[in-house]
Amino acid sequence: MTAAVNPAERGGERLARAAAEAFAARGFHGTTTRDVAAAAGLSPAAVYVHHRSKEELLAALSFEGHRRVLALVLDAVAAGDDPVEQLGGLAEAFARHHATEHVSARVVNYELAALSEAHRAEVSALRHEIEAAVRDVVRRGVAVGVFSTPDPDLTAAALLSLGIDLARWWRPGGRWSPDEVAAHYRGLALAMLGA
Amino acid sequence: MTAAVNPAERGGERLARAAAEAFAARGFHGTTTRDVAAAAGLSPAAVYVHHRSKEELLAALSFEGHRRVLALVLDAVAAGDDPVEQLGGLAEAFARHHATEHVSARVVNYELAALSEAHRAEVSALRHEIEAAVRDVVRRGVAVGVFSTPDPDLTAAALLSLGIDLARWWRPGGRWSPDEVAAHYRGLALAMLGA
DNA sequence: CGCCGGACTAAGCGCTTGCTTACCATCGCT
DNA sequence: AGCGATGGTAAGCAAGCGCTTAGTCCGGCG
Repeated sequence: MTAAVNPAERGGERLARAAAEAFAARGFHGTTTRDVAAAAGLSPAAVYVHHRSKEELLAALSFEGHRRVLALVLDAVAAGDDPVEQLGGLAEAFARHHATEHVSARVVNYELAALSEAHRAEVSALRHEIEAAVRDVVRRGVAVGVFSTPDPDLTAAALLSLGIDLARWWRPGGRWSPDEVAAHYRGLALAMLGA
Repeated sequence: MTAAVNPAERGGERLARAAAEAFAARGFHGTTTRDVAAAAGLSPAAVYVHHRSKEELLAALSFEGHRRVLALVLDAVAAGDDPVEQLGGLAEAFARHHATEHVSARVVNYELAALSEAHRAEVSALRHEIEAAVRDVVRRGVAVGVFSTPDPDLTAAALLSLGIDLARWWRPGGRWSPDEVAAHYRGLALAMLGA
């Protein structure tokens, strides 16, 4: 899959942003190519100047969104050397991301079924990397004795749930800012691990 | 995708089950009325013998699913008199439900945007009751001193996230049975509240 | 200047969609 | 026997869908 990092793509960028917002709000199948084009201020045919199909547009958004999450998770792990520090930072960054980037996060987490088999496989590999990174921090903390949980892998899954589900319910202008959510979720994550 | 029709069920019931499964798997807009009818072993027109529109079929499923969740939450609160007991039971029942009923739960939680304004309002009232019940148990536990959390309402939201997100990722035949998830999530919920 | 290539559009093709219409079969009831 | 209610079907309409075609516009360059 080519990265498609095209420099002078103003129309293309507007299309991508419009598509992400529409897919997040109404879902891939609830969005027409005419919706996307209109929201980007372009004609319906303009979608096909920049993307081979509606599904490839979704795949590009999903791929990019997943890569950003993976990078953020790996960064959090690399930023510390003890599991408490690593997992605290991870939970915080993960939560903040799913709040601030809730539009992208909704496409990433709730439109997987609309991807072609090939694209879904590609994206699944990234998801497994993300899940493995979280699982590894939890397992390492348990092994070292700073975490305590009867089932490390299930707790790791629950930690991911906590962050991901923010994309479903969190809204800007609501009761909690991204920073407030992030700080609180760090505490929750460590409490879940008995740290 | 051929129909595995249970002839003991009447047409209307087969339609409802087929619709729930299709909406859960591919989303409301990704499902055609012909898909639903075929999965129920009926002709396309049969959908309109039992429902006025595709959206009303979704609304019926959503309404019924929400009522079942609300009943389960209220039951858990009524089953105990101290907040630790109540919230433990609630977390356990909530998790078990979102695993065993993950098909219905996915329609309930991820297809709200496809509802008409009127139906969404009706369903929102039920959702607020569910959220309020959880919030109240957490608040009461904090007031009594058996729970400890810097932001009870945000923790209540996180508790809901934990259960709801199960509908997204949990699959039968996976690593964890509904009972295993339920037992573990009781422990996680109480840990999040410092109980 | 001429002309090439990329961004973009007007028009529309062929198919699929939600839903309707007109009709039929079965059953309990008077 | 006759009848209405119930639950179903075959056929198809109008609208909307993803995507294509044929072309315009325009900046950069030899």
